[in-house]
Amino acid sequence: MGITIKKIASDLSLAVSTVSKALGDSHEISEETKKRVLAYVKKLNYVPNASASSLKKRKTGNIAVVVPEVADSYFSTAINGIESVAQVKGYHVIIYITHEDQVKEQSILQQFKSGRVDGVLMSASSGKKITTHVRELIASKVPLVFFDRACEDIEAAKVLTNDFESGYRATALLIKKGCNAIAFLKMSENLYIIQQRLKGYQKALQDHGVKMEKEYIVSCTGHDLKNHSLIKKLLSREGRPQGIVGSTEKLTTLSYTVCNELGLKIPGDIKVVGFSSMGIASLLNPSLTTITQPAFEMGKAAATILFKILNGNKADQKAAEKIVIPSTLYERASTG
Amino acid sequence: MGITIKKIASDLSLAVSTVSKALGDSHEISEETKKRVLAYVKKLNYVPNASASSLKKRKTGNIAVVVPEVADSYFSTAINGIESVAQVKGYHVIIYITHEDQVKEQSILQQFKSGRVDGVLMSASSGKKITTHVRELIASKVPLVFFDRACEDIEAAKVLTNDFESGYRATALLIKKGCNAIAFLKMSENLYIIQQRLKGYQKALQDHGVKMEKEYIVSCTGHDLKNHSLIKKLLSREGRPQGIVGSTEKLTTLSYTVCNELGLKIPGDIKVVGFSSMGIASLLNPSLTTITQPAFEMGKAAATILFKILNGNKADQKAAEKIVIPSTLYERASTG
DNA sequence: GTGAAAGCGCTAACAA
DNA sequence: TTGTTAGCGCTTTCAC
Repeated sequence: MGITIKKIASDLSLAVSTVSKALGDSHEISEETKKRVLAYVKKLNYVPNASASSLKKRKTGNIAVVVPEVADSYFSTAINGIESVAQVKGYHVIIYITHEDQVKEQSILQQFKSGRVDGVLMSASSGKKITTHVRELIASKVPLVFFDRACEDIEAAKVLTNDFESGYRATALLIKKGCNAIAFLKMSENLYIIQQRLKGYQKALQDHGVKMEKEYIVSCTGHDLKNHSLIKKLLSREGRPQGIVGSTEKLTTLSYTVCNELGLKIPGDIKVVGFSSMGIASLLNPSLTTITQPAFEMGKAAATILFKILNGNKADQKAAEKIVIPSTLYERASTG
Repeated sequence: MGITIKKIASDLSLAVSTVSKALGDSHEISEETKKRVLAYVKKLNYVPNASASSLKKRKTGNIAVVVPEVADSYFSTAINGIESVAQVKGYHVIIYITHEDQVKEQSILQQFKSGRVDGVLMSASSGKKITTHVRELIASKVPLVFFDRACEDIEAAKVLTNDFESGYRATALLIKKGCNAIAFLKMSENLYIIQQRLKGYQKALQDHGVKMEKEYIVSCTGHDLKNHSLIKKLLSREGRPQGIVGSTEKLTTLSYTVCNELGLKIPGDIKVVGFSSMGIASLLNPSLTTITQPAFEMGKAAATILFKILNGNKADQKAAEKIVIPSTLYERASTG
C-alpha cells in the first residue's frame, strides 16, 4: 500500500500528528513546517489512506446514488448534476443500479448501514409499495435525499418536479390537438410521481370532457419486452387511442417503435407526448413533444441538500426540505 | 455508527475473533456457533464497518470507473455492463467523470494511490497526449484496465473494438452510396481509437480512389458549442462534403442538428454514418446508420479482466490482456 | 473450537 | 508549536 504518514513523519523528523495537522492546514502548525510537509508530500505523491482516515473520522467521503437505470437520459443527466457538486465538495459518487428490482434495492440500502457512504441520493425503483428498507436506513441515521422518484410517505428531503401539472399540460395539449381518446402509459403502481402525472392526465380529461377509459391506462413494468407487447396490444385494439402520454422516456420511445411496426403515422394516426430529458428529442422522426424534466438541476439540488445535511447543523436534518423544480413542455411534431 | 462486532460478541458471550471468523464462514468455527452468530447478526441487521474492514484487509471492495462523460449511450451502457459484473462480485462502483478534462483526470487518478479503490476501469479523456498520471498509478500497483479509449503506449489490459475496420466500413458504405467528398469528424488528436477510425476512413478513400481533402477532417473538442460551429462551417462552405463520418455519438447527432439548421436534407443532400450505441438510432429523422459498438459487452469484459487481476494470481497481471469485440454496421436511412 | 492481543493508517485529545 | 498516545472496528496470527 505504499507510503504512509509514518514514513513522511520519520523522513522529516516530525511526529505523525504534526504531519497530520499540517496536512489538515491546522493553525497549530507553523507556516514553515506546513510548507516543508506539503513540499515533501507533493514530492512523494503521498495521499492519505482513505480507509484509515474514514475509520477514524467516521466519514467516508462517499455518497451513494441509487437509481433504477443509468442508460436513461433523465438519470444520466441527473448523475451529471450530482457529480458536479460532489466533485467540488471532494466527495466520491458510488453508483447503484436497481434495474427496477426492489429486492436488489433492499440489499443495496442494507449495506449503507455499515457506514460505507456518508449519505444517499435515491430515486426509488418501481414495484410494490415496500419502504421498510428505506425507513430502516433513515433510522440508522444515514442522511437520505430523494430525487424524482420519492417515497411519498417517508419523511426525507425530496427534489421533485411538478408532475401533476406536467401530466395535465401534456394531456391538455393532446386534447387541444383534437384527440378524443388518450392513453396513459403508466409505470408501476407505487411510484408517487407517476401517480401524480396520471392524476394530472385524469384531471385534464375531466376538465375537457374527454371520456376516461380504463383500458387506456396501461400499467407497464421494468421489462422492455413486456411493455412492448402491452403497448402493441393497446395500439392494435379496435378503438385505439388517438393520443399517448408516455410517463417515462423508455415507454415513450417504445411507443415510437410500436407505431413503426404497426405502420401508424405520428402525428397523423396518433399523437405522442412523453416525459423525457433526451437532448435529441427534436431529432426523432417525427420530432418528439416532450415534458422535459430539469434533470441536471434536480441532481444538483438533491446533492446540495445532502451536503447541507452532511456538513451542517442537525437543524437542517429535521427540515425534510422539499424542492420542486418545474418541467418544460416542448411542443414538437409528434403532437401535430 | 451503530452496532459493532464487539457488541455482537459481548451479547453472545463470544470473543470478537470468533464472531469475525463465523461471519467469514471459517472452518475453525462450529456449525452451531456460526448459526447462532448469523441469526443474531441478521436479527440486528448488523453490517461490518467497511472502513475498518478495508483498512485491515487492504481491500476496499470498490472499483473506480473513469469516463469522459456519462450522458452518452456508449458510456452509460458500458457502465451497465461493468455494474452487472461488479454487482455479482459484491464490488461497489465509484464513478468519475472527467468531462474530457485531462487536468481533472489527473487529479482523479492521483487519489487512487491512497487505496481508495482496488482497481480502475478507464476510458481516457481527449486532449494532449499526457499519460504520466496513468503510468504513476500503474507504478503504484493499482490494477487498471482500459476500455474503449485506451492509451496506446501504456502497458495495461485493454478492451477495444475494431476501430480501424469500422472506420473503413463506414466510409466504404458512403462511397458505395455515391459520395465523392466525405468528411470525418475527429475527436481530439491523442485518442488512439479515433486515430484508428480515421485511418480506416483514409484507407477506404484511398482504396476507392476518392480524393482526400484536409479540410474534410475536422478536429473537434470536448465543447459542444465549439463543435457545433466547426461542423456548421464545414457544411456551409463552397464544396461541402456529400457524406459525413461521425467518430462519436455527440458529433453525429450534432451533424443532424446542423443539417436541420442549414436546411440540408439527409440523405438527399448529405449522407451520415456515425459511431453510436444509441438504442433509438432507428427512430431518428431519418433513421441513423450506425457503427454500433458493443458497449455493454465491452464494459462487462473490462470488469471481468479487472476482477481476474484482483482475485487471481499475479501471473495475470503481467499478461496485459487485449480483447477486441467487433462493432456492427447497421445500415439505415441516413445513408440513403 | 474458541479467545487474547496486535496492529492496519490515521486523527485528535492531551502533554510537553 | 510539536510530540505522545489512545483508539476508530475489524482481521488474523498465535496461544489455549
